[in-house]
Amino acid sequence: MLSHKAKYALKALLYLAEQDENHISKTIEIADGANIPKKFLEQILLDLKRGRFVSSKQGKFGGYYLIKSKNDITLAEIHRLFDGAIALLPCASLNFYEPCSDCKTESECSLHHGLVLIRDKTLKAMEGITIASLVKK
Amino acid sequence: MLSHKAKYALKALLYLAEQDENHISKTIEIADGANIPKKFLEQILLDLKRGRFVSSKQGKFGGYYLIKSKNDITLAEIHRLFDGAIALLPCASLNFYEPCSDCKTESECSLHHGLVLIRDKTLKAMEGITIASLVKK
DNA sequence: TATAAATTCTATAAATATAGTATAGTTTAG
DNA sequence: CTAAACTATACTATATTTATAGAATTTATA
Repeated sequence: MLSHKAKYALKALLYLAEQDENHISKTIEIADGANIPKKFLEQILLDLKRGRFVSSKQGKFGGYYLIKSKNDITLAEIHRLFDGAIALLPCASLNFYEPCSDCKTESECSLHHGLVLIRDKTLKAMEGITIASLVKK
Repeated sequence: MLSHKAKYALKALLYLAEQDENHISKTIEIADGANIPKKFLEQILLDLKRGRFVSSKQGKFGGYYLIKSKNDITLAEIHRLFDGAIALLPCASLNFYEPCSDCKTESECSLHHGLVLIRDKTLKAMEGITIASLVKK
């Protein structure tokens, strides 16, 4: 399941993607438009900035805008940024790999192989969902 | 990500599936064999019993055994029993459906459709992984 | 050029929920 | 009487979600 943070991040990106190019959206505008608690959204936007999905302009008339193409922002990336690994266990994860403490060896672990299969399929599906694919036409 | 509970449940089922038919395994035996904290495992086995995956015999010489075919126990079912919905948000879930409070209507929600796509794919993948498919030959 | 206003940015607190584990016992069957 | 499942609960730690308070930065304007 997605955390609220990840869900709100997606909705915020979607909001930004729907604006005219060169438009700068301030937080309160996004919060109202996408129905997100403003102060929570501030933190999320900063995370998105650190992840180089958006950039910001400070001061009066400042705000946020996309710096990554909406075709290149995938659900998989947002999931990883806010909710971490896509795999069902760390031992099956590409980006958040960790060995299980309760397995002797990975090849002996009967779960490992099945979980890698699942990871490959969900990853492929999640990489197919982009912000652009979600934007209402 | 799977909770430890779900992971341990899978390993316990796997252990049971590897035993001879008619063999009854006591908790401590499964705990040692699959490297699971015994008291935690007790709770998990009871959950599996309530879910009608295993049954038990009480008293001396008691223990647990599978009552569902290993071909019919899927990762999807275990996920649902211990970790709930497979979908990324409740509004996209079949078995744990709940509307989002922050969306006006579902059809207007730009996330909804994409998340249903993902759910269908991961569900299909998870239903393909059975205990039988995981058991070492 | 100084000041005020609008905004992002930072840090932290609080409330709630969840996860994981441990404790202590009751009940049942052999 | 003993070994096992079963029940209840309590504790600890962590994560999540949201809120609070203010610092820093930019721009407009007097």
